[in-house]
Amino acid sequence: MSVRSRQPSGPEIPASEEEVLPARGQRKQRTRDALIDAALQLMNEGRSFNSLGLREITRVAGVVPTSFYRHFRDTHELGLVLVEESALTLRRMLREARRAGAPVKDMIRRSVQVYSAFVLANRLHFLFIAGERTGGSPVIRGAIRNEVDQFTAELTQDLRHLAIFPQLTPDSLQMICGLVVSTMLNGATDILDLPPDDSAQPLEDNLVHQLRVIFLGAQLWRDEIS
Amino acid sequence: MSVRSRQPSGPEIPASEEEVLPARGQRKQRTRDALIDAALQLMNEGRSFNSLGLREITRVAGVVPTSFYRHFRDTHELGLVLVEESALTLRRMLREARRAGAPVKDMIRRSVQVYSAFVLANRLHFLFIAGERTGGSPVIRGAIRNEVDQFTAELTQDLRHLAIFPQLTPDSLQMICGLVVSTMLNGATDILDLPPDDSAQPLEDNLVHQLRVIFLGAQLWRDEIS
DNA sequence: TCGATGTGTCAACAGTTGTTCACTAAAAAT
DNA sequence: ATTTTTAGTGAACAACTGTTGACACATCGA
Repeated sequence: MSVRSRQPSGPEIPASEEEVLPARGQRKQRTRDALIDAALQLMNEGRSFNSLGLREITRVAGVVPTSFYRHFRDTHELGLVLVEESALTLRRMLREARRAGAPVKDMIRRSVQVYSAFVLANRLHFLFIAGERTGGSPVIRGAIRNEVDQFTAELTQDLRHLAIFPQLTPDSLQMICGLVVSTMLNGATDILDLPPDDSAQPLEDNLVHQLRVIFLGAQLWRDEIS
Repeated sequence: MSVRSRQPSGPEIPASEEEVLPARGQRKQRTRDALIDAALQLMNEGRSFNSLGLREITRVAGVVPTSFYRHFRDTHELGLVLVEESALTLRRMLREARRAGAPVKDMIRRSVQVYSAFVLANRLHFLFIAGERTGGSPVIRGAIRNEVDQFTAELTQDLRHLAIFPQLTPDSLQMICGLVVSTMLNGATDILDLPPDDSAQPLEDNLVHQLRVIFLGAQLWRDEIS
């Protein structure tokens, strides 16, 4: 279904493609990708990761069930790989946002637009994160929580360097970023649930307003005794 | 496991117990409750609703698999009943909050304390709502979204009558209540994930701070042209 | 060129799944 | 008192599940 350019786990990072891998490594990587894609695709059809079966995944991947074990110990391990990979997408988003710089004017609206587009462009990963962040297997949920927390910390650092809220202590800024992140992930769920030919505009507007409220409050925030 | 006082679906509401039901109706209600409890209990052990099997549920309920069909067409229908029942818990919470009145002094902190206690006291229902609100079956997710939206609307009405934010239009108030509700449901996930003998205090503090930020922002909010 | 490595295949296993049908026995209706 | 209704049982079904072991055969290092 989707042609994916996956970064190799090996030490040498190829410039553009994975051609540097030995022929057998390519083949292995390819079916490994097929398995991962199959899981994501099944989730895209409304299933939760927990309910996916090993055979089901291999069937969609076009591989025999036993092949699965050449790549993962069990579906659980696949899930953790999926967490890792989705986390990379999150970081990629942050990196691109950083590169785009911070237009203070109408910054929230622009960010939400970029975010919305990014969510739709990386539908499967956000579907996985937003869907398995609550419910599902506790250990996968925990892994996602770790990644999201790390993402929040990075976002906090960025905002800190931008010095938008100079009066906030690091802890307060982190707490506010946590609120921002959870609000945006919530928004992702809504965006992904939209019927395919619906406009995301109303949801974006709502998200913009909510973030504006948060940022308004952040500007007024003073750390109190309790 | 848990003795549940379920409200009968019949027209005549008994004062205290369900003794008014015919003997057979009582028995039926009892195993129906056992099935519902079994599903909740399984979820309490870290499973997502989607992954529960019919036989699994009946096994925990102590009933033969075929008995399931006397009460629900399939597990899906059980899920919808679970949504309904959990929604009742949400409304019950709102009702009790209304009854307690609104102490403007330290109102947020008190509300969060009551909320946290309520979440822990109704663990299974909140586990279901917070867990299946994202991911899982689309139709169940949709049903939950409806109930949460309705809950948000009721909360909006309450805040409106309290006139805490007199300058806000109904739409803006609703949008802010949506932010509040999603933040609190997020908090529920965190609280429910706590190891059983951990204090919820840090999470409560964080939730209090986040809500304070939101309310600070809400006080400053002015509806703009765009 | 030859042996080693390892990805993918095939066949088979024991166990579980959802669903059906006919049946029992107790409560309700007559 | 007799008939009807019905919640729960038990056996059986085809289909599916995760996992195993042995095998084919392309790629690799020598």
